[in-house]
Amino acid sequence: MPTQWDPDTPIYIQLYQQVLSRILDGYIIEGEALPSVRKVAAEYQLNPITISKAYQMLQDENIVEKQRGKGLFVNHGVQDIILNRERESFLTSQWPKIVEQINRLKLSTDDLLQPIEEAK
Amino acid sequence: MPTQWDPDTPIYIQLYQQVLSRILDGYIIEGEALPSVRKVAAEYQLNPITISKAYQMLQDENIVEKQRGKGLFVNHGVQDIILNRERESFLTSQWPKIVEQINRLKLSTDDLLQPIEEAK
DNA sequence: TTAAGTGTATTGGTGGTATATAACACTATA
DNA sequence: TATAGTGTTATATACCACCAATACACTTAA
Repeated sequence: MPTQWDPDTPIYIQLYQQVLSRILDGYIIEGEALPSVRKVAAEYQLNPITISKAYQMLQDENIVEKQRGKGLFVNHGVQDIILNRERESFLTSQWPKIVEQINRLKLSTDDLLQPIEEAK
Repeated sequence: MPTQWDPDTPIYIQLYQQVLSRILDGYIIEGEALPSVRKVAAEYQLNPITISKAYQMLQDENIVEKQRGKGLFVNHGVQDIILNRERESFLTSQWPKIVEQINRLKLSTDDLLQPIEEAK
C-alpha cells in the first residue's frame, strides 16, 4: 500500500505517520494490536529496528502500550486525541505559513479552487 | 535578519531559499550583485563554503551569473521566472496535499478563516 | 520444555552537513 | 605593480541521523 518511500523523510517517520493516519481513518481500531515489527519488516523489506523506532515514538506518546511478548496495543480514546492534536498543529503551525505563501505568490481563489474542482 | 536557523533544514538550503524570497519580494534587484560570500559568512558567523554551496545552486538554476573577480549578478527576468516556478510548485505538489489534509481533519472554512481574520 | 512469536539494545557502516585552513584564479583599484 | 576584493577547490576533521546485522529478554502455545 505504501507504494514507495519519500527519500527525503526517514522511513521510521513515515511509518509513524502512517500508523497515525490509519488510526485516524479507522483502519486500525482502538484496543487492537499493531502488526508486529517483524511482519511489517518482512512486508516492506526493512530492518525490524526501523519499524521498532516508529513504534517507540507511538509508545512515548501513549498512543499504544506494550504487552511484553504479545505486542503493541492501541489505547482507547486515542482516535479523538489524534484528531484534536492534528487539528491544533495544522491550524497553529502549518496553516499560517500556507496563508502567507498564498499571499506572497498572489494566488487567486480561482487558482486554488480549480484543482479541487478537477479532482471531483 | 534571519534571526535564527531552522535546525531541521541545512543552512545552505535556507540561504538559497532566502535569496529566492528576497528576489521575489524585490529586496534584491535584477542586475545587481548578491552580497559576497565572505560578507555573508562574516555576518552570519558561517564558513564561506556554506554560503558558496547555496550560491552554487543559484548558478546551476541560472538565477545568477558569475562575473569572475566581481561577484554573482542576478539575471534579468528572473523575478517572474521564480514567481511562476513557485506558483507551479505550490499548486501542483503542495496544495493538493493541504486540501487532502483539510478534508481528513474535517476542518471547516470557519476554522481556516478565523486565524486570518484575527491577523488583520 | 521447546519452538515460535513479541519488542529492543548494541554495534557498526554510510552519507550528509558544517567547520577550519589553505590555496588557486581572476578582477578592480590605488 | 601591489593590494584587496571576487568565487572556488582541496583536505582533513567532527558530528549526527539513518539503517542493517546480530543477539538478547520476554511471553505464549504446542
